[in-house]
Amino acid sequence: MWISLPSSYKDKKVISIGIASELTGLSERQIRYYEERKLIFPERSKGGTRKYSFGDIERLVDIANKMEDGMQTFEIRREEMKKSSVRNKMLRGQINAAFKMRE
Amino acid sequence: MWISLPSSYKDKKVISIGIASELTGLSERQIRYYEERKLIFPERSKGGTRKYSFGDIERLVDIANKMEDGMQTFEIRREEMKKSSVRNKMLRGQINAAFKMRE
DNA sequence: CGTGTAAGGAATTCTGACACG
DNA sequence: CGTGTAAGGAATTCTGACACG
Repeated sequence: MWISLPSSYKDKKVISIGIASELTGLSERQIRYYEERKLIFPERSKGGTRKYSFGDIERLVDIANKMEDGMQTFEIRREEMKKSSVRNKMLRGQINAAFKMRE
Repeated sequence: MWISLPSSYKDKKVISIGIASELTGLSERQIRYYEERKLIFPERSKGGTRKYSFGDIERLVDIANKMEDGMQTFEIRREEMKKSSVRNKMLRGQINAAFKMRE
């Protein structure tokens, strides 16, 4: 199975926290807290304001659902780390495969 | 030929003017002026701040190119109106076709 | 633990105007 | 015509803290 790296609009960090709040239904307080708990990683402007991508918005909605299900932040983080771990392994596999093809 | 109505990320108005300025390389002054000249149509937050979509960003870049080519704002607007006129005709055509199919 | 809130300050954006050309 | 800028004000966002539970 092949894994691709996403790009373009979905991953451009251009959304302020106020808009993110409207889009997700979460309070700004909640969104900042999830960042504190390492569940979300916005970029910052020079002035320090947070900037989110549509991908981040999707992740926030996902987080909101899991919180509703009674999951705690550390559990959600653990789950995400597992996923990215698997993803990294697959990417390494692809890179190795690419190198082999060059031989 | 079939025309489709776009949707999702590309058309959600979520980008503030500061980010729009960074993304396009245009000054905020320029972006506001093009709105005054009816070339771009951002939404507004309750408080009155402008919100642009990625589609708007593309349009701004397009406008910037045409301005560089020496085109004037009213010419660009005229050009856009022609395009949307053609598009509307085609959409009406589709709607008519759909109605005929139901008969 | 997760979230609300008041507090004070800083960054961002807004409008109308004057300037230049 | 198209754009820069200084001006004053309003909207937005930031952080650290206290509160509740």
